[in-house]
Amino acid sequence: MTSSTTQREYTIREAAALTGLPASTLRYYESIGVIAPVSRGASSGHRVYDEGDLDQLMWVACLAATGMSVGDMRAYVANGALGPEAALGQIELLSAQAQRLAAEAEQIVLRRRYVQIKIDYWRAVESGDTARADLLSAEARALADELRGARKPHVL
Amino acid sequence: MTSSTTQREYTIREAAALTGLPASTLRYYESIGVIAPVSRGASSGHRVYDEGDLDQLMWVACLAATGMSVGDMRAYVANGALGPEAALGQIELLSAQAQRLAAEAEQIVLRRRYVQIKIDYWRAVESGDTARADLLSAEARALADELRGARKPHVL
DNA sequence: GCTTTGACTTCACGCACTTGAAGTTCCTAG
DNA sequence: CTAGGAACTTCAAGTGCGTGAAGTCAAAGC
Repeated sequence: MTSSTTQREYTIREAAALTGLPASTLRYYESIGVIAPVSRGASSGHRVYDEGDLDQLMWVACLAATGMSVGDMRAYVANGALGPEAALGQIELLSAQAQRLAAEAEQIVLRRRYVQIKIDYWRAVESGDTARADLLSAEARALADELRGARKPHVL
Repeated sequence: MTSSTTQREYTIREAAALTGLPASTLRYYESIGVIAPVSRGASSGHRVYDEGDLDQLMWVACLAATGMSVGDMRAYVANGALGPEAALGQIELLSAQAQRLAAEAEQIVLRRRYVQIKIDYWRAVESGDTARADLLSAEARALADELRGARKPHVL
């Protein structure tokens, strides 16, 4: 992902703005080895991020956002640091992440259906339609089972 | 969500199985007031969950799974405990949750596109198609911006 | 009557950050 | 040239959300 055009450099504040992660988290990720050590300004000792660093951070942010542990992220990024000859490994890693995302997407579909049913239920209650309410109640229960069935590790 | 048929009761283990949450978490949620105090067996002091409790837990699990803080969950459930006359409030709460879920779904769509582009990128690298690789690299960068733009609070 | 099983409580720890303190360093402006 | 302030540094401690282990108690089976 590194084309050698316009190799701009960024301060930690800029990197934070660009990745959407707080600066503290950038430092934290570096400190625990989730990202490679960032080079420093010769005189200041301040971190200097290049495009490659930003790219790596963007990727890490994507992994983190799906609930991956920092330990796992470390492993992922370590592999990624091997360079272009690691293309196959990268593809594998990415495919796994794609699957994770697909599972999460499925979960969200179910949860959306669940709250929609709940909304319908309360509307039925409000309008005194107890028959419909009972029906929706049962439906919610059924969906709850499905929800439970397709759980992910993640935040829970 | 409480029809007065078959008012079964459940042990904490059963409740855990039914909601998909570990028993320890059930106790924890109760201890911090996310769910109302569960009634206890007269002799044993063991928690006895009824359908209403399970229902509440299912709902809490759904909220928790989308990254809601326990503090907010507490507020939500407190409102829910008011009974059927709170239908309107419940609908509002649920609508807010629906929106949260919609936002999350959108995020996931973007992230899936992102990893797909990354996969394509590495495939291009593998096959030596640097032109396509550069193109995909740029595409990933653009998508990264979009991802950043549509951030949610959540786990991050 | 003893032992196993399950639940009880409390406390301590773990993860992923986040925040605060105390100390440089860069920049801008008088 | 020097002063002030914003932004950076490190390190330590704190926070939010659970999770796990230790020790106790009560009902049920052999």
